[in-house]
Amino acid sequence: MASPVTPRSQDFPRWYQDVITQAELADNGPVRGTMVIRPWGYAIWERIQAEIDRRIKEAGAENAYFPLFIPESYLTREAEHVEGFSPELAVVTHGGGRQLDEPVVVRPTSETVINSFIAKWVHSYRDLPMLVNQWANVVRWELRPRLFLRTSEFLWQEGHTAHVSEEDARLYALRILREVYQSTMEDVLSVPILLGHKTRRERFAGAIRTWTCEGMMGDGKALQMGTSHELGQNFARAFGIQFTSEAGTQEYAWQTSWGVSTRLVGALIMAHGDDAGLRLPPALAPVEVVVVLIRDEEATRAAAQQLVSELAAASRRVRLDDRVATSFGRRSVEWELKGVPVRLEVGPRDLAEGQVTLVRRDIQEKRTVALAGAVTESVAALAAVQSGLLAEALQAREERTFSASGGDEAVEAVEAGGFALLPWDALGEEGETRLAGSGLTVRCLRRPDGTLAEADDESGLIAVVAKAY
RNA sequence: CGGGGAGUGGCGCAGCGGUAGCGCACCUGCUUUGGGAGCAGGAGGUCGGGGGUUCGAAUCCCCCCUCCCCGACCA
Repeated sequence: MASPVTPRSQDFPRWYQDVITQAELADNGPVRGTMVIRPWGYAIWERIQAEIDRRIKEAGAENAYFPLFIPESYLTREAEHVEGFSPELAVVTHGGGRQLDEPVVVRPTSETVINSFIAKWVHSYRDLPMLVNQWANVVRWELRPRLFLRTSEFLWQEGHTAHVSEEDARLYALRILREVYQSTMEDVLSVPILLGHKTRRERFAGAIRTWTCEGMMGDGKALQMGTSHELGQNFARAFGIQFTSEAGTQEYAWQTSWGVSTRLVGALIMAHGDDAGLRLPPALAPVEVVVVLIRDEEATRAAAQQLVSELAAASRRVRLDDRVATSFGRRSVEWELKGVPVRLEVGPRDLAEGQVTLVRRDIQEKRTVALAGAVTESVAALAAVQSGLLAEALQAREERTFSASGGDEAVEAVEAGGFALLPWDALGEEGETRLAGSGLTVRCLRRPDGTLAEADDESGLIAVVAKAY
């Protein structure tokens, strides 16, 4: 039987599509660029969401909900913001069977509406910081959609905050970057990321600075997995977010906004997937352990059910696969495609020896373990998969990261996929433009030691250059 | 939005003027079950949509739509 997915090394985009189909993650929607997220894919998203949401709340922000429709006039209030988003707006011109007096825009992001309300709610420095987050769908009309990576409609979280000082705003943007985003991506998704700030060219429309989390995918391309922006006072001025300071003066607030989307599911697929399909870190797996009943006999069924209840009692997400009408081989392949981290196979042959077979999805290691110790072994294997995936991704990134002295060298180094590190001082914005001609972008700027720069014009910064999704 | 390719049962494809077929999946039965099971039977298609040419169109012509690949914009 041929493999259900195209080998990853043969055709990465095709492989990506195959995994999404075979693992039943998503389908294309009926309108170009739209996506149907299937139950298995949505369950993964729900787990990502839960992890992000918990951290956002720990960082002090509260959830709220703002409308999908935005008056077109709001968008135009901040010059760079409109300019940045105009090409991808979906605009509603008719409603209730009549042409609307003012067209409404389907939100591409909610800075404008949310800030118009923050302006209403903030009066005094005592009202600050104001920390608001919303979980929502947004629409950015896409000409070249890819499931999870670029769709015209996607799901995300967008945080919007207002602070008394530039420093407070900056610290909060960085706190979200590290304590919410980096933490979730590395500890939960098991995807190592590079933190840095974007160049002017790659900055969010309307921001004074954009911080980013950049991950490397299995083909060596970069994926922007999350961003946190310092908005300065741009939106505060546009929407009149003013407050009375401690000294009694009227001041404009300093703001941030930050978001991650269903793109993270795409990151997960591309960072960890292999020729057998998806590989899920246990923290996100809708099913952590699947107990496969090989043959339905009294003893095997009793043992399998016992394992299921013990794993459930140990708070593991577990499922019994007793579809014995379907061949064992098929069922194994299905769970591998779906990325379930640990599989316990219960059959009469092992059971006669008081054993079951434990399979780790990440390294496809198969070994027999004592029935009595199977739960403990499974829990240990889950921990090993969680950290193993991160270590593997980190090693892959290191193997594909090269130092370069100039643009040409970078192009050469990154041709087959990977990150090139080169001095930003030497490259500069003209160099960045030239790289764009070769399909390369500066993913982020960072200090040689990997820490985050204080200022854009700090000397000695390193540009991370790569092809990107 | 430019350049290239393709739309035929759920999926992958063949057929390229004479009235639609194959593989996989699906349904039923029996035999199977330790890595995508076997046999037998069965169901499923206004051939992307519209218009034209023709005695006759999946097949030829025109228009539209969608999808995939490559380039400019993006979470």
